[in-house]
Amino acid sequence: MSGTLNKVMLIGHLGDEVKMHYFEGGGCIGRFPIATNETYTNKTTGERVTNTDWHNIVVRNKAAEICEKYLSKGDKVYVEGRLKTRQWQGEDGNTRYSTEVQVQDFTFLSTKKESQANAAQTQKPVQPEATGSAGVEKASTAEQEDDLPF
Amino acid sequence: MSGTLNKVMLIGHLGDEVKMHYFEGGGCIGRFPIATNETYTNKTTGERVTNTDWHNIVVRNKAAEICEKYLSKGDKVYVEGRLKTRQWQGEDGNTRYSTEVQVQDFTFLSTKKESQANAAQTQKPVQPEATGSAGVEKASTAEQEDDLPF
Amino acid sequence: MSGTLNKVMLIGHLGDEVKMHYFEGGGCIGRFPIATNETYTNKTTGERVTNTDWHNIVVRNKAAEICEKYLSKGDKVYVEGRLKTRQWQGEDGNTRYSTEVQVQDFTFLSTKKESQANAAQTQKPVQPEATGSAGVEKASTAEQEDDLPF
Amino acid sequence: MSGTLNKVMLIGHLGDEVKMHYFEGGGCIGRFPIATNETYTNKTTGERVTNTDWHNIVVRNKAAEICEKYLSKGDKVYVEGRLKTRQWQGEDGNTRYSTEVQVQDFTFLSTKKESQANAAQTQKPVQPEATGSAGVEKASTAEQEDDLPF
DNA sequence: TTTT
DNA sequence: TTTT
Repeated sequence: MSGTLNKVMLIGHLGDEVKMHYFEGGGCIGRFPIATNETYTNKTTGERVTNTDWHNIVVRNKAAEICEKYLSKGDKVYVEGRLKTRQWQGEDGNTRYSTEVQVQDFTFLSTKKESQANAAQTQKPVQPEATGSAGVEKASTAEQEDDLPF
Repeated sequence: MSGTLNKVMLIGHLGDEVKMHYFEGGGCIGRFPIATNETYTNKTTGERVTNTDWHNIVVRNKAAEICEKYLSKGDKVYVEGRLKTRQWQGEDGNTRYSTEVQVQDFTFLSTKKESQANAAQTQKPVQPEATGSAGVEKASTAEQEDDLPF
Repeated sequence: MSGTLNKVMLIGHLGDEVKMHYFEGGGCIGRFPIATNETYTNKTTGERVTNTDWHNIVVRNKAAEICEKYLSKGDKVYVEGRLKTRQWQGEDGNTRYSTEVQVQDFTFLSTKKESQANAAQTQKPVQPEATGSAGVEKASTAEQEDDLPF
Repeated sequence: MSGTLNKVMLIGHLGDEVKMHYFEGGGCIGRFPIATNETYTNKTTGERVTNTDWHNIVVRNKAAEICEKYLSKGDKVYVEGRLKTRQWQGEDGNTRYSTEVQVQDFTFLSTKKESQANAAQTQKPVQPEATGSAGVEKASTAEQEDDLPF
């Protein structure tokens, strides 16, 4: 089987603390939500719109314990893993689905404390403008790829 | 907002045909399910286990039309996009969730016809052993996947 | 230290056979080149241009042996790994650099034999038009994200 | 052509300022180096080893100008793009190669100023231990990385 | 040096 | 509901 790929990569902020569950055999899992944002300009109204997407993150065993120890609500983290949709029978007899990201790798990027320390010291809001740039690039790259001499 | 990343990358087979929906404004979307497989060895029983994960793929506009034209049930495709969980009110008043992959990029990898042509001509089953190889590198993770009750 | 990410993901064709090197301690590595293509339309001339990029792939130990056994020149493969630039002293005293992709995961996608079997049977050239689509999508997605009712 | 994928994703720190080059036609590119780290435990000696990998990043046009405006030496950034190896004739007549990451997307993660503000306020060194965690999941690979002579 |  |  296989010849397939199932990969998710997220950078986002924790929407809540890591919730741990311990199993009898000694294993454990940690769960926490991560928020990612997408921002775009509504073409009709010209206004800037931001959507937040929430992702259910699941970590196991040692990795879970490390996450619980070092991650808190508001922290920014990189998470890499596999998409998995669990299903179960609802009380009304219908099938319910819940999609999770089962973590295979992660890296802590910055704590909420850091961000606040910075916000208190900095005057310019770097992020808002900065990340709008990515979309800009996507368009311009394709168009000009052939006429730049390097 | 932002400073975030929301990326999904899948290689898998279509479980069904591309279903198109056309909107009044001229836009359209196509939807299709993709299956990815993970294989591991149950540490206790020693048996080889395969799980299939299903993903809801959503493509828009021109890309949707190209997918409809060239992709069929059984074909293998690479898909890259964004994770998005829609929610709505169920008839019982509870919130329901559905997670989709909104496609930003894709590449056709092979048609079912190709695979069958090959299967008819080849004697050795290349994939089964071959893709076990990837697991070699990530053995530790895979081995523990079966004894956690969730 | 860390809090960093170094990831490369390639789908391409082998430009040559896997070359193995065995070490005294029992370890081994395999090396092979992979070609990826990018296609775009020259805005000024309107002509379709294709560039090929070559990547030096390095695999270790068991994974290397599996690659040697199952991969041949012309086969298509998915490769995931880490970017690494080695440097050494050239004969003229200058520093030379060589960048490699050190494989962490991979999946065989199709053999050259398959492609040929297919080419012999099929009449329509699926890929050329199909993959041009990806770029199309990148533009259209951003522009219309707000006015589609779903 | 195509049916291929060429993708690089990096999170790292700028090793220098963004260097801009302007072209006659009005286009421009920015270049800067990014450092990523990998850490593993030498299995024989038991000591913790850290390697730094340097990557040549290339950004174009508007994106380049935004990078120049907001990124400084030491800042942490996420960069996504394409691997490209340029080649040229060396003075000795030999072919030289230089591999770059041509940016398609990016996100600013944190400024050096932030990190320092945080370092001044925090007592516990979160990152060093925290990112060791990721290795937990991929231990088998990392452990063997040091005893292969290449 | 690959592939379509 | 796919594929090997």
